[in-house]
Amino acid sequence: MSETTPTETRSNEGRPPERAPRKRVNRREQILRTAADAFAAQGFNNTSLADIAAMLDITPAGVLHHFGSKTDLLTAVLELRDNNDPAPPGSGMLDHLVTTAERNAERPGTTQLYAVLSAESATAGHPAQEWFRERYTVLRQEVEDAVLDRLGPEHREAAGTPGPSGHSPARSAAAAVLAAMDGLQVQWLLDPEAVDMAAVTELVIDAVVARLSTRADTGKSSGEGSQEASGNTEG
Amino acid sequence: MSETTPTETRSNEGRPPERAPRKRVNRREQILRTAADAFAAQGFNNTSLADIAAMLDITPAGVLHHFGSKTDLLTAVLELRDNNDPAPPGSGMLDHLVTTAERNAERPGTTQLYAVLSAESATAGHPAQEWFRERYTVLRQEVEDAVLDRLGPEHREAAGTPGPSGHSPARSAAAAVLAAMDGLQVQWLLDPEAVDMAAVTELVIDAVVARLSTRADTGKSSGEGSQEASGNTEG
DNA sequence: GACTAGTTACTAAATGTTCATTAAGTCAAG
DNA sequence: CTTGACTTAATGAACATTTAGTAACTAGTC
Repeated sequence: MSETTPTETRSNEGRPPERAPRKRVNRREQILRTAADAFAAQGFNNTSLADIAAMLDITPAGVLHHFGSKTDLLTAVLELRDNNDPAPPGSGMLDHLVTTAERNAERPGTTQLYAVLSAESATAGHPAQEWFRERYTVLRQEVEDAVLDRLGPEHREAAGTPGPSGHSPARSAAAAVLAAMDGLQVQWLLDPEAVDMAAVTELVIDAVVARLSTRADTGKSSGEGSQEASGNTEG
Repeated sequence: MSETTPTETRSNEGRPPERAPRKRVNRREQILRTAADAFAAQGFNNTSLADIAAMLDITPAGVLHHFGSKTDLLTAVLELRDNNDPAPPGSGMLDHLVTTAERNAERPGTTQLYAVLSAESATAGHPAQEWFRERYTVLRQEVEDAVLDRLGPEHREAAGTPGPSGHSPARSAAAAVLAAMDGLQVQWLLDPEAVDMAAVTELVIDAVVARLSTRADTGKSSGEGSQEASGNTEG
């Protein structure tokens, strides 16, 4: 894991600058991990290069030597994590999601990284905006496929057919599952005792899949009639 | 600087000695609304008092005259919105949630405010952290009650009884619904075409409630045994 | 194995912002 | 004369980024 810094640190003050010994290991990766931790703990906007540099016992300029700018560093962090956790195709992915939630509960850092960054990315001109948009597009597709895969062939067609809302039930289910996972992360970060991410994730998946089995036709049905839903899909 | 220098409107340089006319309306509210918009569009950390002040054609110090600090302004914004949207008690709340999602789709500003701020609040030392923690605690309870209310009396007891995960199915359902709504907001903000917030919210509510009717016993049952969660966490 | 040149990984020291906040004053209205 | 709603100006801090080094290692050449 983190078998770093064999001898030297320059955390010692006062002394004439003592140079860290050259390591063969990719310093880049070390910085990336550190930056990920920092962004996770404080968000992107609220993390300074000085924060990250301090954790590494170097100067901000030292960080920028490896990554041209703070924004570059962010995108590198995101890409690193991306290729880290391959999802199995097919309906196995749904189980994988539960496992992921379980694992997330043991890795507050990574969890926070995505929870915080994804929402932050929805602000104007955020450097990670495009990255997250793309990510969700891909994930929705994958989860949709997984949902369809889990459904029996008899429901598959109906679940894959766009309803009045413009999206297929399977796609809505995919959005729902991903949304729930993200939202749970925020609740859990704020109050870890209050929610069991894995259990609730499983509940949502099971519930939504079951719903598609019984009522695969549902796109957006107004049920109890208590509200006046202006079923307008907006122009 | 002659004594009579009657300086300025804000937006325009120089000329007409035109102080903003004294209005009776609460300037506080005006500032609050503006600040809400700004926080929504850019997040809290990324919004400066100068940004807000500029939108009002005053100086940053002018804003601080009404609110002692930026943090005070944030909490005031949150409290304003809080007392804005009363939820009906009982199972009617579930319909209210769908209606809220519908309304949110027409108010990107408010939606963004909460989506961005709630996630941002999960970072270390954020001023709104306690506020959101409290908010979720209250909302979970309210939605839990609403879910129990919607269930028939025969399922109510089982759904209200804590399972192996430590939380009752109804509470898990509540967390799920709220989480889904939050997560949907992020997806929607990033890509409005991609998700129908109201439709998916309704799907989740219906699915989860139905699930509790058929299997109110489920807390977190290993059940199908389809996944092996052990071992290997490394990719 | 020493000499040199290139590369890597930094540092120190600006630079120019942007920011929240404070202090003290102005001006109009009640 | 007091109060409310501001303003100008200053302060000090935090920041990302640039520039110009410098130390250590690497490789090639004699």
